[in-house]
Amino acid sequence: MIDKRDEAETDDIPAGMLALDRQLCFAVYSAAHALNRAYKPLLDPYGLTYPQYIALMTLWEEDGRTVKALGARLGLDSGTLSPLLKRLEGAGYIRRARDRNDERQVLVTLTDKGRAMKHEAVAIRLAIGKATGCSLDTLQALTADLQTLAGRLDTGATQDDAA
Amino acid sequence: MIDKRDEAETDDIPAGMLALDRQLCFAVYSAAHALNRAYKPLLDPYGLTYPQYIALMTLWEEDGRTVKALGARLGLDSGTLSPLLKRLEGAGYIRRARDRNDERQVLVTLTDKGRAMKHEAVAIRLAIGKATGCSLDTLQALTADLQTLAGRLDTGATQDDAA
DNA sequence: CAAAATTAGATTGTGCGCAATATGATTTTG
DNA sequence: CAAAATCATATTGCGCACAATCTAATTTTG
Repeated sequence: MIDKRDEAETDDIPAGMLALDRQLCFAVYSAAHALNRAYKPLLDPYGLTYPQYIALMTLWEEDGRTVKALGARLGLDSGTLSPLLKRLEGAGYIRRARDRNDERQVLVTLTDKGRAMKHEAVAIRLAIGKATGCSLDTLQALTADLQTLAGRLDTGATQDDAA
Repeated sequence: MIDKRDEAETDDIPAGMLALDRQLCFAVYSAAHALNRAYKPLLDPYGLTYPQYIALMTLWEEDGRTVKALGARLGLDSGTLSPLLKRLEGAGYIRRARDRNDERQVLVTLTDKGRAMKHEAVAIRLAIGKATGCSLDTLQALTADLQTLAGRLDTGATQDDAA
């Protein structure tokens, strides 16, 4: 699927084949940082970081999840989530409590402040949408492509989608 | 550009409008993590991390850059690059030396080991390309869209590209 | 029911990412 | 040319991300 004409050249690899600009990894890497930077000034007034905001979004989607369920949705493990959730609790957006029926589990629930933040998110989404300078259709198409990519990478898929 | 019918509803925001799956931010966030995880087993044998590998790529593109030039290319500041470059130097991939003509600058140059790694990268690119299960055309189109997005976010552009 | 295996979270250590600050070198200005 | 401003990099502190490890609770097995 990838042209091997140049890539097999180990002594003199043409700049084009390894050029950073054509590399997906760098594009995703840069876009992730750019999004992070774009969100920062919008979230700072609320004392939220970008990952914390994303975690809140999963709770708006469905409240009362366990740490494990949140981690599965976000693709994060407890080493990342535990301290992040403690900070969200410290800031008053969520509460954490052991499940009475299974003390191994910790249930994460939104506070009033956490639910109220959902309404502020509307303005944030509009601001980001404007900053991208892209139409909603364009953004949704890009989002769909990225989801396909992430899904395949995480499941170790090897099938080709070439038209 | 973005449909406001539902978004203006602050008392009862439809799940669809804020749904995580439709959000670009989460898609980019997840794809970045997925790529990181996909590269990890390929880079571990070389003792390289994903950001270190990306930094090496910029040096294959053009060797002998200053820290500032690398930071501009990568979108990283010295707080991130300084320790990363020290680790790359410790691992033997690069050398760092003050510029004799302007002692404020540090020139970063590849070692033989750093240049040799460029050849190993060919196999890594092929493995990642296969893992995505996407054609080269698909990946290049996605890459181009992401570059447009990142560029607009970083320049604070507000123009609309809606067709 | 008791021992073993499994499960859910938390903790620790290393590295990335950024803001704020510090240090030292160069350039600009008076 | 000396003081001030600027510039390049390094350092510090905080938060995210993950692997490895630890603890405690539940479930499984004999």
